[in-house]
Amino acid sequence: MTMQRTYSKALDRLKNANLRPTRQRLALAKLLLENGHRHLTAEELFHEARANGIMVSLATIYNTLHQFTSAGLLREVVVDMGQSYFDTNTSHHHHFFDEATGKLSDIPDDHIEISRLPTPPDGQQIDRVEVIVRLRDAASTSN
Amino acid sequence: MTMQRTYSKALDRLKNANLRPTRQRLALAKLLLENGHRHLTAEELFHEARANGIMVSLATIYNTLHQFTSAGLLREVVVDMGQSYFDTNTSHHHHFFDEATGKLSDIPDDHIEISRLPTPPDGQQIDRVEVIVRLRDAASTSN
DNA sequence: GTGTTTGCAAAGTGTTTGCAATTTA
DNA sequence: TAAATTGCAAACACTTTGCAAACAC
Repeated sequence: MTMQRTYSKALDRLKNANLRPTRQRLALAKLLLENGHRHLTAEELFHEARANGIMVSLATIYNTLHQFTSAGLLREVVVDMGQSYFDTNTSHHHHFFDEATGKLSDIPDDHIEISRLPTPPDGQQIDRVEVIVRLRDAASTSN
Repeated sequence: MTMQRTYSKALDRLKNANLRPTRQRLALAKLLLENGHRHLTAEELFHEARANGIMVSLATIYNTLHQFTSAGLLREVVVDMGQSYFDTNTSHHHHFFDEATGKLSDIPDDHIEISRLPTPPDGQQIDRVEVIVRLRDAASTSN
């Protein structure tokens, strides 16, 4: 029940990533990495931090998100123009994207299967395959 | 060999889309729709237009790209933060994305196959499935 | 002529950067 | 106390918008 125990998981993750466990990084790591899988924009994380009484600047939010991404603690997902999403689930999986609400959600890995992959062009290899399943209201007709 | 003949294809496309064939739209339609399949950013189209002696403002480039997209003459593709690509190939297909150069290219439709698709969440349907195969240099090791 | 389209310049949005002050080890 | 990190404000890149002038029908 000590502070040490409370922060240990986030702390370990930061240490493993060679990131100094500053107050801001610890708090953000806790929010991001100890609440199940999420898809957050920088702005959303910023507000969530504020709502939890964590004082962090937006600049630090951006820095932290990128550092975490480089360290493999997060994955960046780009699905629409204008903003990045950061996914706390770094394992291999794909996404639903609700065009109406701008919300991303995970597709369970056994619900999608790619049975044939293209040969990459000469001198290149496949780095990652990303599938976005774009959703719309069931009612709306194709137009 | 008349002007009329030269522009007829682009002209028809505009008419079918209910877009007034203005000088700018005709010229851009010619660039975009009569040169095979391309993936262009707004800025690239702007420079290409200038290079071809077509005087168009960047604002008009953006307007036109969006009007063409709404009309189904183009498809917008978002793969990285900060800019949209417009694809002159509107038929069903997926993309390679070269992270190093920022270039998009088509994956022939018979080179990729998705054999299982997820059930969309309640009240929603699948609008479109988009696959991005991200490429990196063959030499570079995973890091 | 009337409604549409264009181009400019200004505004907007999400993100990045420079740098002094603060914090961590 | 030396090196890393933070926060502010300014700078950025791309895109959108307001509106008067130009254009299409």
